[in-house]
Amino acid sequence: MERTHTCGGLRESNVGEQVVLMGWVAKKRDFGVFTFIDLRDRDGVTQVVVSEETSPDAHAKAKYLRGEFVIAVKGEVVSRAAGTHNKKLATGDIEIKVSELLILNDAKVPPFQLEVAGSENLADESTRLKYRYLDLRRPQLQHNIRMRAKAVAKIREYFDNRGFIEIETPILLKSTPEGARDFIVPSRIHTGKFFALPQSPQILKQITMISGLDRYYQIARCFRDEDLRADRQPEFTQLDMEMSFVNREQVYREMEGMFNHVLKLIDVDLPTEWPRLTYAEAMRRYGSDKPDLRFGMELIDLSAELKDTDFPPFAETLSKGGEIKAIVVKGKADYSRKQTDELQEYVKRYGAGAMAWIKVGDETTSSLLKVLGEEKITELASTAGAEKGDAVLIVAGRRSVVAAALGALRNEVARRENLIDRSKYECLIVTEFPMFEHDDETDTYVAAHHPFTSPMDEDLEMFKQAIENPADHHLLGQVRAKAYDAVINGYECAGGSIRIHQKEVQALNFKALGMTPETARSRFGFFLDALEYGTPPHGGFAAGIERTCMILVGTENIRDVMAFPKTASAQDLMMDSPGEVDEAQLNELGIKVAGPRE
RNA sequence: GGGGUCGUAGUUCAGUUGGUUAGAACGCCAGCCUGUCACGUUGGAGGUCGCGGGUUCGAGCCCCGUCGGCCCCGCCA
Repeated sequence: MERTHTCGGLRESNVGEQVVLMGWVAKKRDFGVFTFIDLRDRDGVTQVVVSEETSPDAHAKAKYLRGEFVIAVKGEVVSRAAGTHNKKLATGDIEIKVSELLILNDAKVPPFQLEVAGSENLADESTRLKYRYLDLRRPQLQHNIRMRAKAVAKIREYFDNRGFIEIETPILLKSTPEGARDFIVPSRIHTGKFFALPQSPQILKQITMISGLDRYYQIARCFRDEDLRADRQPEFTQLDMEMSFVNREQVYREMEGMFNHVLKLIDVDLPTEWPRLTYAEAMRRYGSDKPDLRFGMELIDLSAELKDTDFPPFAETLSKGGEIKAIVVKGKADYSRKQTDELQEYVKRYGAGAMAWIKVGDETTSSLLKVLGEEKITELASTAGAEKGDAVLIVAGRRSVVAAALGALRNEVARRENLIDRSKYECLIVTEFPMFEHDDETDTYVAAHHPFTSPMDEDLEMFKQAIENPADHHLLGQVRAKAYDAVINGYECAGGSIRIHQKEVQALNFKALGMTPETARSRFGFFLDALEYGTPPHGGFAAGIERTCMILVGTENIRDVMAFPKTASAQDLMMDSPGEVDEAQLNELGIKVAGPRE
């Protein structure tokens, strides 16, 4: 028996055809003398009818069927009787009148129900992860996995058409202490030495430019041994690309082009040229370098208004160069004490000491009423642009804290108050990221993007000055980079930069990062050598495949777009990894486990 | 490393102030049923209340510890 159709495709126009379907028993409805079976495969569900009268053999077998049994049915496509059409099924106008039924395989009772009315009541995720192969049978996950395949195909199509060459780079690389923690792999042949898995193919893709390949791309698996999040897994996939002889705008064009091509999969038309926002402006207006532009609620600076205040927390903040900023929540003057308390708790996670509020109701009330007085409160509300009925939420503190706290609060309030239009797709490119971030713990500057990022031409003099004069070292914090991110709906979907192609600038950069020439050489010597043999100007970007797919299928969880994801504690519950290895394997590698085993 | 939250039948959940035999729905098992599609109907099985300890005459419920899922902070060049 050969399958002739899948379970999603048969329609009224197929009536009269003899067909063979194969799939899983999704549901059985037994009426004694005949039985309905909902037969499911990756394309959909088709109802098949087995009648005792017309096919006694098949009917006898149908008695034994249970959920998830694998069967083949042969029969005629028939139109359903009037009044028995099922509008919920794409195939609901027809059914299969079965003449032959084969049980291809039986199945144990699944540990959880695959189909639950209303997708909200899914079984516990750890159970579903242990039986991932069953969870993956759910139509939603089938759809997500197929959407991911389509997205990757679109990406390949885009870059192939644009003259890019797909190049695979090694998975076994050399560890560099920069950036994220490496996953390391012991070498058997070189006992005591280790490979590292790529955090990204960064240096190698730059070397393909030095090699004259001109336009590179790769669907690259990346590995980072850091803690997980709803949108972060220890291994993930990037679209990685690099091009020679280009400026930033040329790279933006490819980012826009690629995403616009991919988003067509869900009939979304993004603008040919995306809005641009500098990092500084994004932080100022949204408190985030990846603002969600599907709603407004921009941050408003109240510092000037409060410059003469004697309220100690505010006065102290301002005297230390901090800021006092606010967001206005439309129509929420009726926030209860409990709600503002909750929002205050939320904001404290980001280091804010407190959150003040003003409610412009019939009367204007405020947590600051006693300390600032009614007049000042009214003035502040008006400066913030609050109208009657609105709430103003205020945070004071260091610039970075205010941005983090209010940026997160802006998203949280939008989520709570349903301010986000799920049918909208808002994209932008954030430009001119800082070159360096200050590490408060060690009082050093670290690369904000990666150590091969080119500074802005305008800032090159300041960069040199900061390094040559120790007194001007702090200027490093002001140096901007030719680095950029692509942001869709508040997700950082891609990031990249124009790279340094002159060895002098590269040396300067290593120095800024506190690396001696010797250290730099021991870590990146091969790359520094390569830079000296005629490196073209080049740049590129890397896009997160999973984050892009999350947008395509409308989920907030990365596990929904990966076939075999890991838990928040970085385990695979299905294969139970990571696992122990034999003593013999360790001996062969010359490895002894020093710490206590779990 | 830190914080929050959840953990009761195969699954989703309820379980009062600490009180006799821990419930419901779905699923599962057995029967009946000629048009269902959340089929209906009759009957039945199914529990280490995550685990360990403590308080108490008595703990699913209170306390301490621990394990696991999820979310967040730190971390993620």
